[in-house]
Amino acid sequence: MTGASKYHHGDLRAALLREAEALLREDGIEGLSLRKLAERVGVSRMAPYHHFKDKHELLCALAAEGFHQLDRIMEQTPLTGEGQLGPQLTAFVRSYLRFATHHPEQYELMFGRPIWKSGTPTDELKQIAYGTFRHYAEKIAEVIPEGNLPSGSNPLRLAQASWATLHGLCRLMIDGIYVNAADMEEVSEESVRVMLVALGSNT
Amino acid sequence: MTGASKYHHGDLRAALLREAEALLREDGIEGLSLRKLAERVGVSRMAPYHHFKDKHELLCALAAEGFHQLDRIMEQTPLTGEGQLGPQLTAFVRSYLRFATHHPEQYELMFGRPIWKSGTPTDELKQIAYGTFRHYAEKIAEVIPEGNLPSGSNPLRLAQASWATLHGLCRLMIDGIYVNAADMEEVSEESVRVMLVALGSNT
DNA sequence: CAGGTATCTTGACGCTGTCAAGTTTCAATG
DNA sequence: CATTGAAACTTGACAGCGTCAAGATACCTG
Repeated sequence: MTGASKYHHGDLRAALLREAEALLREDGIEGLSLRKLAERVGVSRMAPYHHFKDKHELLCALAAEGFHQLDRIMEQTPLTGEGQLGPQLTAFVRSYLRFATHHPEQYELMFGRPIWKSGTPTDELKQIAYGTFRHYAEKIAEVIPEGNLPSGSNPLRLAQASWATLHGLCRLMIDGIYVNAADMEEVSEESVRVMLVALGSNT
Repeated sequence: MTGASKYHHGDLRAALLREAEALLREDGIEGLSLRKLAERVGVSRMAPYHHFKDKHELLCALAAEGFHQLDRIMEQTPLTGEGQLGPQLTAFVRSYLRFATHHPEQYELMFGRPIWKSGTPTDELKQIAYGTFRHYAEKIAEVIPEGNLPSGSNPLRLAQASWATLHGLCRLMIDGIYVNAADMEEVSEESVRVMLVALGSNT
């Protein structure tokens, strides 16, 4: 049954998510409308509602996929603390920033207010997002020299603070406030320097 | 002529901006529609178009006002480097974060993608925004101990990097990703610690 | 084969931003 | 003071949006 019987799509949910991602890339988060999406998939405007309660729910599913990708990227970027920490951290930051700059609309969706504040995030989304941050925190904890933190500081706080820096860099870039790419390279290098000093590392 | 002749509003532009700010606070950035705004001011739906070319232009004007406020707040928060730098920097960060958390919708508007990336920002907005950052950079430069920066680093980069941290903290809070306020207090304290270490300060 | 259920469709409503064209008031000039 | 041109404001209309309600179709299970 690969052919013509089109009334039942077969796997509409997956098709919707796939096409929504493409549409997001092309037209941005503002241009992603359910009607356009439905037409693109070749289905009537209300069909998506049988697979997602809301537009909001579809966006959550899309964001969840984004976190999955980000998670995988972080997983593939070693941050062991063995050898030179500096180059490792530089590479890690670079790959995080690259994800954001290569998929700006997706990054904005993942961390945007519409999903987290206004609408309530899906349980699935919350779980994968928290998981992603947890993985990040674990990676950071690994490279913290033992007993080297000043009083009042701790690995979790350091992870949160450094993530805020990463996230801030990404937002300033993809929102179009920091424009020059070469400058951004230097700014992120500066951020890495600061983090290294804070970690008490001299490599 | 304080009375009844209502055809010409008198100062519609100012009234629109005032009411738009209120509407932004109440209904959020999504809920701010020109039609609602017009009705609220007591004017027909197309009237605002004689004072702003676009919805986008009105948003830019609104954002510009926000930068003005932020600028004033930063101006009022001393960061001289004399005396104890730690408490000063803590107070500065706290007041920046307070601005963002007390006016989340406005902060989002000021730094949001719709204004900077999608639509082209107004010249007026660009000028005030760049000015605000310049003031920030000057404040940071003042507290950098001379000759204390490692090679490759410089005051501008440090200002940009630290601003990214501040901005990242704000976004994570107002977008509803970091939720717990008490935690955030500790995270921002951690960020201040990191900045202080990077500044080579021991106060 | 019967019936229920999952899936998909069309119609309709109220909301949005904004183009076009008409109306009213103000300000300046003869 | 009268006239006229510009500025301010209004109403009508259109295409797009998310989604409620109700009807149509295909599949699956008894």
